[in-house]
Amino acid sequence: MNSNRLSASFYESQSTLQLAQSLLGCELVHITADGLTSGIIVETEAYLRDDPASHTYNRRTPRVEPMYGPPGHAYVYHIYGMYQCFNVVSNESGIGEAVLIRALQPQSGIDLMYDRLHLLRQKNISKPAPNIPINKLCNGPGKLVIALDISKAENNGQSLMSETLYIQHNPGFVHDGIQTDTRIGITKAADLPYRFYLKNNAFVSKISR
DNA sequence: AGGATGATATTA
DNA sequence: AATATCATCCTA
Repeated sequence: MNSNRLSASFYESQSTLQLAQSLLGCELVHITADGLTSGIIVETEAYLRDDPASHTYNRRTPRVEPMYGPPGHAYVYHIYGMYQCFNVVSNESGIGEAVLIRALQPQSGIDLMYDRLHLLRQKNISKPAPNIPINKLCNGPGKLVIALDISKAENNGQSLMSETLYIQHNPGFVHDGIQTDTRIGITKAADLPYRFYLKNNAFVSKISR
């Protein structure tokens, strides 16, 4: 059943920039006590060791230690006080690089994803939760983490070859190819073409041009 | 365009 | 100890 799961060699055998592209079309799966949720990865960004926008640029602090660990593991970090982002650690141990997962096309456990996002919104605002179109369910790194119930507390540093959090090939998923673009939400090295997403895919967080 | 919100890094 | 900086999301 899990013969499609990405193996250690998949994560080890390619550069971060390559991995950021080859993860597109693969399916990220998280199994919790509530059930299984998953989505096709449709948008990624690469963060490299000599990259001013990377958390590892000229530093090796406790927060980013997972990025220096072995590839095929999770790096989850807090951002803007209220959100978290999920990364796939890449390159070999001792080299701090990773791929940020920016958007998913929901696949399994969609009702559960809606429950999680609605729950969070109702806690933050007093108004009734607005209807969320499915293409806006996981169209951003903070949102997909909520939808799949990934957290720094539970998943930071966790192996992606584990039983509950992994990425698998989805041979049935076809797409129109890969678009390269600049990364989103950064000020340093903003011109580097390290963002990748599936062409004509409605689940991408932001399209340009 | 601006606000929510707090962990993390940097500076001192 | 104090300050600056966010790999975001939402409402308007």
